[in-house]
Amino acid sequence: MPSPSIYTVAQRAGVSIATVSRVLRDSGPVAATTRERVLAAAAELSWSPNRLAAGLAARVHGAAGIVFPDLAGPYFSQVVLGFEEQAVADDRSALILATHGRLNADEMVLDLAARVDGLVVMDRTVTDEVVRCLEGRGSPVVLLARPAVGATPAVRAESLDAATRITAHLIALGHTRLAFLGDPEAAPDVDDRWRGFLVAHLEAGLPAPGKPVRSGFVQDEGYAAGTALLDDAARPTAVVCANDEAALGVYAAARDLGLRIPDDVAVTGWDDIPAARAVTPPLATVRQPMRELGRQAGALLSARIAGVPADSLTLPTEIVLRASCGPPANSRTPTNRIPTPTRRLEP
Amino acid sequence: MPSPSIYTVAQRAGVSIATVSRVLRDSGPVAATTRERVLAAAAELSWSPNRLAAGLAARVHGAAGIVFPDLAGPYFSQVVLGFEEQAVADDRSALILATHGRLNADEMVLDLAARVDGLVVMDRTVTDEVVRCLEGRGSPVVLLARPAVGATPAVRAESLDAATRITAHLIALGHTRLAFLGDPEAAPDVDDRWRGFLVAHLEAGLPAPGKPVRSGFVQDEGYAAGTALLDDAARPTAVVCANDEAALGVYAAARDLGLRIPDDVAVTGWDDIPAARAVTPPLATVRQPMRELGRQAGALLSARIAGVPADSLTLPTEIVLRASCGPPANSRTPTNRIPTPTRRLEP
DNA sequence: TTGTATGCGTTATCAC
DNA sequence: GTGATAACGCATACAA
Repeated sequence: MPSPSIYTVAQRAGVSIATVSRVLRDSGPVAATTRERVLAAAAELSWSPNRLAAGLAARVHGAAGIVFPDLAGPYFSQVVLGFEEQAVADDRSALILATHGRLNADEMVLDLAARVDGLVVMDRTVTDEVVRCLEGRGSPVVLLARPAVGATPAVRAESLDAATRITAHLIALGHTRLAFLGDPEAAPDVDDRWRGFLVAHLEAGLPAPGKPVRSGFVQDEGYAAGTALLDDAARPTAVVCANDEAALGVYAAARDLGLRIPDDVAVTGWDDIPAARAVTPPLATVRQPMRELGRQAGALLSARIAGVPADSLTLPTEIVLRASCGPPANSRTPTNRIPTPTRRLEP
Repeated sequence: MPSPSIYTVAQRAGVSIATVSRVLRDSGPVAATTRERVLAAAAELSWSPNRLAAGLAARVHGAAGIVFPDLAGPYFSQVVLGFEEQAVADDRSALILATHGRLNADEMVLDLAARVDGLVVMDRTVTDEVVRCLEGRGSPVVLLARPAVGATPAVRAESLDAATRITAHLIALGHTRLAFLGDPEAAPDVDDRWRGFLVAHLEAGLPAPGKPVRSGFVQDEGYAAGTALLDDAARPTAVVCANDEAALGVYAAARDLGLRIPDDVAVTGWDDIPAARAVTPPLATVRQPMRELGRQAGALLSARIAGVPADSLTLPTEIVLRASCGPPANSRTPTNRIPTPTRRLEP
């Protein structure tokens, strides 16, 4: 029993396929009674138009894709969820592709591009060259958490300044031996955070800090890097982590080494994931609008698909001071409030 | 400049479109030299076959979809990532749809079904009726974290027995006033966990516990429910949470109430997310193979798409005892090891 | 080994 | 209002 087609429905309703198409897409005038007959026939056959055929004829996929590395965890899910949300709002399906650092990522992305009306590309999943290639083939692209490429716009969250400020805060608290935990080469955003870390040292007249302590984004890597970093008499008194999950790894490392946070070592993260508020002491961090990043990227993509040129966008971030960056503050009587309006303190 | 078609390439290579199709899909014999010419022409035009047209002709979408509620957090991302991984391995694109509890979820899922070769449906995103409807329309479905429906198979992680055992462990530790935090009506899995909680009480000869303390899956909800539950002189001495994130909310609630874990209240979670090991004390929980769930569901779906009938599948879970369920164990000298081989202790 | 011709299920442009 | 009919871009029996 082959699935019904527009012909089956037309025949059953006693009209032509053109009429069936009209009522379903309600393009063009149709008599009320005719409409009823068609709708009834379609319902009886439980028919819905074949998207492949419809797309082919209309030259539209009705779908958008997003490409990301391998990020599990809150950042990934929030960004993708935001993207999905926007796609659905724009009446498009959402396709996802995790490159995992697979060698044939370029190929996979190119393939994906052939089945969507446009796509969002995160981080360094593919080279600038591929981005240009995609645009050249007529696939609108929006970059996410990565610098713009030519006329291809980017959506990002501010990183450099926030990193400078949160580092400056630690320095103002008296820290002089600070470490940066994360891999600047892993993602453009991390590179910005690392640079902000450096800028704060410069502005404070402190000697340049050592190289970053390489770590990936997941907790286990943060644990390993944190252990290596802290299991040393000459350990830093403050650790600025590239993201919250790595910071939680440092929490575990500190605990296993018998070190207290923030007394023995201050720690800050990035993202403000829910767990940052659950741990003790609560984790100071920089909040970035993860879901909104995905949503905005999706919106920009929709604009580009519609032929509207779109400009790059940088969303604001927010420093969230909590007890982990010390000095130890009782949650009921916070002492580390900072007056700067863009900063914020939570209990 | 309209994008090139198979005709453009054929013309440029001096062959027919049939030959072009043959080399690209390498179906049928093609002379080596001819192949080269075609490949060259395709490259020069940077052409790739239109998926819509190809799919229409081949009656295949080359895509699979997954439908889930709204779950952010590790569980969601891992399951979806596992699904995506399997889809890619089977040479299919992955479409996602979050229903968010939107009222028109049925409609959205039906629409999604029209653009994939089959789909995975999680939890109670749609009714059994819709599942039957999908199958009726020829869309293979695989259920995830939800009971099978007729011939539609389900992939699940064992919940009932694990819940019974982890509750029994708490009871064996001397607890008699236990609470279950979570909403059994929110998801089939939670219902199983709640029932296991009850079974353990029965088996231990303890009086039936009170109603579950309703809470969603996110930390904030766990915090609210936990606060209401613990801010009471008659509070329970142990809380079995439906998932880790809610449990972390309980951690925060306990801290804000000045209660210590596990001394004042023991806490267990579910999933074994990374943060469970980062918090102090480490969170006892039940590990379920989240990524594998998505992967297996994807694999079963592929089988069904290929016409192979597939049976339901229940993946094993693993109890992970950590200090949060007490008695207080120093991480260096664990005292709560349990000899049962299926159980496991981590430092 | 290669080319021809038909079908895939819609959309959309015309006439009527 | 409605109905032919030509794209849409490709896959594939069938011929050659």
